[in-house]
Amino acid sequence: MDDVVETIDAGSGPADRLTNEQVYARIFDAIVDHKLRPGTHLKEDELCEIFRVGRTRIRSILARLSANHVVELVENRGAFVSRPTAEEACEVFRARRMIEGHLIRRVAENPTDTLRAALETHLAHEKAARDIGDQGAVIRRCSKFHLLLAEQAESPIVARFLRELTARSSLIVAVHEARPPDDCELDEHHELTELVLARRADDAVALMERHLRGIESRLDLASQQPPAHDLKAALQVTAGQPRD
Amino acid sequence: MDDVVETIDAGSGPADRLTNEQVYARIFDAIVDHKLRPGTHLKEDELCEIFRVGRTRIRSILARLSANHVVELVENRGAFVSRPTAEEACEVFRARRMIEGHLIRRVAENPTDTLRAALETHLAHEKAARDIGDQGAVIRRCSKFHLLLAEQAESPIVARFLRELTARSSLIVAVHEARPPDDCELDEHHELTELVLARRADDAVALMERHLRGIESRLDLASQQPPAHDLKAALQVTAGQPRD
DNA sequence: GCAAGCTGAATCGTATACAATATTTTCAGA
DNA sequence: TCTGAAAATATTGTATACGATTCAGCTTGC
Repeated sequence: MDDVVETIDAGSGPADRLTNEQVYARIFDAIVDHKLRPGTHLKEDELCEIFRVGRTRIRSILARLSANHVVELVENRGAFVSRPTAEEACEVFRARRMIEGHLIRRVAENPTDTLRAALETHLAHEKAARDIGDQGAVIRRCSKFHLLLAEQAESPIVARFLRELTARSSLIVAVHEARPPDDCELDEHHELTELVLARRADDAVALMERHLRGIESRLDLASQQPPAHDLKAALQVTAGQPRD
Repeated sequence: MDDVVETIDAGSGPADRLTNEQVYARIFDAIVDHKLRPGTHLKEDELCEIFRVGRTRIRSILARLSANHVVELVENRGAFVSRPTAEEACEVFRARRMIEGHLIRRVAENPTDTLRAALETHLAHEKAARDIGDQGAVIRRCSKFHLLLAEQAESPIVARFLRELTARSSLIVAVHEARPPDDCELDEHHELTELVLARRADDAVALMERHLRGIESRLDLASQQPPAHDLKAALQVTAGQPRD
């Protein structure tokens, strides 16, 4: 087996230890950005070397990732990036339609100025990522649009549920995506924004439903794609767009 | 400080070790049943003695409980049974109204025979617990009614979200309840069942909304009640109704 | 009498060592 | 060459030890 541990670098400075939160975020992002493919075995020792932390802390972080369903813990085997099944995929999108339908109605019925500002800033970021061609950033930003609505609805609990669902959606896309999104779909975040700001709640709800079904319809729930194995490369800091 | 560890017994046999799952369930139930009051400090060493397990395992279990928001982890201080604030209480019930409204509509639009059987069995259990006067069992069963709908809707993910929300609701009631439920409210699970089985979806949704608002209206979100300290007593196996 | 600081006990955070389990390799026999 | 068992290796599960932090009670100075 070739050495998987070499691109780590653990941040920037040599001696500055990362917090658990930072390590968690690094792994989480790598998974959501498709740098760590579903099914990848996250070996504890390897992660220890990469982040220069003890196994105790890594285990606690992996447990948290597992609680959020982005990794699966298998007894005596270890942690693996989750490989959502077709049934899970349906469930995730069904839950999203319910939650996001409610959320977008809430914000559309009473759009605030901060909402407008947040959405416009976000759309600019989304466009920037797409122009640059940073695929990881694009994926992250698109999820972020949906999370933004949850945050603006001032529902932290629901926002947390949705954060899990969007992360799982990203895994679902990684495993089952059959074809890339077309230009029409890419524009739907703009349309949603306009409907929300125009207080056209019913239309916004309907478009959100179509938007989510559109993503789902691009999946081929029969096929799956194989995992990759290079932890170190996946967990490097991306030089592209900054995280939000 | 008096000795808090003595009623443990750790199950039945002396030498049979409990699984993590069992320990988790024991603590979770004790919290939801109001045997461990909100704010109670769950000291690791104490739990170790009670369940005869190492601190490593206890810490992992406490982390899971924290992920489900029934305990709060405070750095260098330890784990405490969550003490929901008034804002959290509002959020929890708002989320419940959304989720449970959808769920009850789903089951009411297509009630199955297994649903009918499950609901009727459940109502009998609920009544039995109330007749016996086992307060812990009553609380657990009432939550279970709501979870039943989620399970019957075949939405495991949403069911898990709701499991967290009902557990938190139990804590909210423990902290903020101003007066006990009246007979009318106690009967609403029956009425909900009838509406669902009669396929009167709109009425069922409306009653569910009223039911949840009724629970919320019995709260006094200003006052709070002090925690208790007797871990060992709280974590004993209840001799009453069996768990489901 | 009371606030500030100090000291010791209690408690938590992490690393490390060892045991248990899983995986891979080796090698004999057909 | 293939198959199966057994040894060797790799990986995870848990306990324990030690350092760091917090808390309670006490002392000291005002």
